[in-house]
Amino acid sequence: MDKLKRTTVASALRDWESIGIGNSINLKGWVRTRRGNKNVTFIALNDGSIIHNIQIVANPADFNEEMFRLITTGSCISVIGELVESPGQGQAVELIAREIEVYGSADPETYPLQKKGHSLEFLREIAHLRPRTNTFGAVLRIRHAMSFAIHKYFNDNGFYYLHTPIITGSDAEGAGAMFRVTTLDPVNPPLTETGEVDYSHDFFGKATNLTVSGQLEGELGAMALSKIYTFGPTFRAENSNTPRHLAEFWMIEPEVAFYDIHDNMDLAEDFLKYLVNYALEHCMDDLEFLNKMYDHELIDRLRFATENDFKRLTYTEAVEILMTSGQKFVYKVDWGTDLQSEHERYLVEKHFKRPVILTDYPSTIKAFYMKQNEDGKTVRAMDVLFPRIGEIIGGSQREENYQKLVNRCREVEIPEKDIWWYLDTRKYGTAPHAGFGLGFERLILFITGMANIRDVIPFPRTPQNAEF
RNA sequence: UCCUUCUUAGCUCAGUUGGUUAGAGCAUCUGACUGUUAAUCAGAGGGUCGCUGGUUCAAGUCCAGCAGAGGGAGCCA
Repeated sequence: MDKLKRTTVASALRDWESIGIGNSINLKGWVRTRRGNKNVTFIALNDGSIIHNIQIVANPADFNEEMFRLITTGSCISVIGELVESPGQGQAVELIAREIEVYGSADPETYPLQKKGHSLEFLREIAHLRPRTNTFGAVLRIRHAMSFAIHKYFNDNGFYYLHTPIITGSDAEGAGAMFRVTTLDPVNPPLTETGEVDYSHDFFGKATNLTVSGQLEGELGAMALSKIYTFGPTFRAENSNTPRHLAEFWMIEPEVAFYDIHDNMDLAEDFLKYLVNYALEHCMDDLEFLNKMYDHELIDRLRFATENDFKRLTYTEAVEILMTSGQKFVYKVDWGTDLQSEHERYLVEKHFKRPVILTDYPSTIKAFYMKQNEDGKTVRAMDVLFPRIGEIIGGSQREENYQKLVNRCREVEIPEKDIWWYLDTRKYGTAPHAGFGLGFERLILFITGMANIRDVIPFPRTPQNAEF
């Protein structure tokens, strides 16, 4: 074939005027559909650079018959031809094929992706091929754009990206069951005198796990660099089977020195609105597809979220609203117990009809490190609740007083020797500070309108499922 | 982990009060058509009804166990 640099489909469709009608280009991609007759064949080609296909027009008589038969749904081809204005409806330009090379055929009898739509459940079973669908192409491009926007937002606002460890030796993070990391022989591990596994012989000389949060280490960074964020994988060994939980997910955790709970809420709201705006500005093709195929209110909902203030109120105020709402709940509303999903949904979807930030929860239902209020009963926690997905952000102002923090550790039986390094930040040059955790996949759920978190990550990890 | 619904062709689903040889649309294959847009039209092939056991003259259909999936709940991001 001629030596021509590859042009992406995105470029051909967007920049065809500067490429020039009548000029030859080389497109490479995967065949979505093929139709036509003896005299003319139309091939819809997609290379993932954009949601749209480009139409390749070929005269079968001009090509080797054996080769031409291999151009079926799913096959991968390289086409050199002339970019022309399309006489047909539905596209501005198309490519008149002069040379075609088949990189890889795809047996139509066994290739699982068809021209017709598939259920999301079926696509989960073929996660190795689903990136080739319009839906997952759109989701994955949006996922990329959101990753980029997160780094851009923090960089533009003076935050430093802190790489907190994936493997941790601390059991004290308090965010649920963890995955053990070990190089010991599972069949015949070294034992202590009392018959327990002796992790002093393990790789790190102690028991280690995959991280459930980078927050504690993030605070160490904030106590030096002032404004930091983490963005990395997080692991929870909880047996959660819901459309909102993964065993392996990505989390963003900003942590800022000298911020109080109000600064923290301002940051969370500004950050989320920035991300939604970024998607509206940079991913409209993909959003329009998702809006059309899955969720007709998606774009309206995204616009609404950027244009309206989040409603801020305390846990105590929320409990009062719920108790006087007249609404029947399966679970009773009661000051001192955590709100159920149905309560949160009522507040967000029925009562306020907008994102809600709840603060000042009872200390008994929140983590040990949250700043204790004067009332002795509540802590400066904040949860950002979104329609359809519930808690998208959980955060707090942190307890910066050494003695109060140590006392709290003792109450909830966290051994000080395990987190001496964390307590040290309160001993030496302590400062008020605050931060939060944003579940990346939950953000992508909101942005894409997808209903199941397994459909917004390329290869989901859930109980009983680590295929691919 | 609990509650609940589901599992029939490659995919999405029908299948009546249990009754002969298991149905459709799409996909695939063959043919027709000189510009299609998830092309259209005609024809063909394609099934161990999730698995195991039970009830019955007879089970896709009823019962039990197991496996997998969906939805809801809990844990949370």
